[in-house]
Amino acid sequence: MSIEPAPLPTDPPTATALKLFVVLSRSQAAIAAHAEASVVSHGLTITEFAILEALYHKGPMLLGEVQRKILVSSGGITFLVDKLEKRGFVRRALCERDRRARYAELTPEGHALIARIFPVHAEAIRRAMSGLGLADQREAIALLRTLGREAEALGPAPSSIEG
Amino acid sequence: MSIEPAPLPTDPPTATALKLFVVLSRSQAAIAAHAEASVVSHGLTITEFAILEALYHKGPMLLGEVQRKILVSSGGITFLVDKLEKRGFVRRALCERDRRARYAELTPEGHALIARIFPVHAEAIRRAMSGLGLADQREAIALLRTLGREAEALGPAPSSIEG
DNA sequence: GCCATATACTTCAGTAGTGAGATACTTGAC
DNA sequence: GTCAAGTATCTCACTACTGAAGTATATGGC
Repeated sequence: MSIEPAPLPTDPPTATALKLFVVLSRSQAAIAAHAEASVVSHGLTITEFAILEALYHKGPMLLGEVQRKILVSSGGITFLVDKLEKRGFVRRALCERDRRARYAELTPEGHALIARIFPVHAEAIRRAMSGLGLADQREAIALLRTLGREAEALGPAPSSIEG
Repeated sequence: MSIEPAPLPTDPPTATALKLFVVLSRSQAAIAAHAEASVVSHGLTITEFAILEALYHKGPMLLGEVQRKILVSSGGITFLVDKLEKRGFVRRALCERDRRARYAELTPEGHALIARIFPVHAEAIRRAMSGLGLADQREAIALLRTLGREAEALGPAPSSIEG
């Protein structure tokens, strides 16, 4: 006597949200795979690349600022900047206003590296997105911006533990 | 003498694709954070949950089928099914047609667990997506479906190594 | 000034994977 | 039947983190 597969929810709000979750996750994974391929071939992980890219486009940043921008843990940002520092792409600098804090900034070697590979990366992203025309991409940006902003603003789901 | 921050690309196809990449990644991360919170409180990782959910809605599946569905490596699916098997939520079963292959299927305990937590998870997703109305969600599904399908179909980017 | 609390970063043990190679079996050509 | 090539799973060394606790400094109330 085997257990029957359960049907998926059919009420429209839940069914639609679940479908959106699936296509959002899969499309993000598919695009990220292209982005990653364009970067690992240069000996960087996608997260290391994200740090170099942030410093390249914003200039020196406090470690905490970088951490929030690339969405890693506090331990993660120390670990990642250590790795990039050992390879000579990034260095730490003191912050005069707050002696707890440290800036991360590109070395000339790091700047040269990211200046060389960023255009390749940008082209890989453009190509990965080419399934959608420019107008559709703008439409998607508007929808996802709203979706993301509201999801980030939403507190944790009301739990059954708290009455 | 410091290095100036570099400007972002401004040609519309590249600039738009990069923006879309950012909002796609951030919105996916924001939604996934809600999905994950609804699942870790039950002692499962999101990937373990995905396996139980797949078996719950599709019935027994070959390990390779589950692997492709949840997008993990070959080593990953063995590791994950091992963990779920040790906790008594899943068991392996022989495949009569192909003696290399193994089915994964829910135990009664696993079925009871996923039947209990899936509705909570579905509700968390519905809530996380509530920044968008139903019509906008459908629009987003259509756009992301196209985007993901085309990105998956795209081969690796032409490398500078191959002429 | 002194203290409690908050913040910025680091350390470190642990976790959830990846990916290459190994094993076992299947399939089709001959 | 036999073999080569292909496929399904497993093993294992390795990696990229996470998150909690620790250290150093900052900030505001008194």
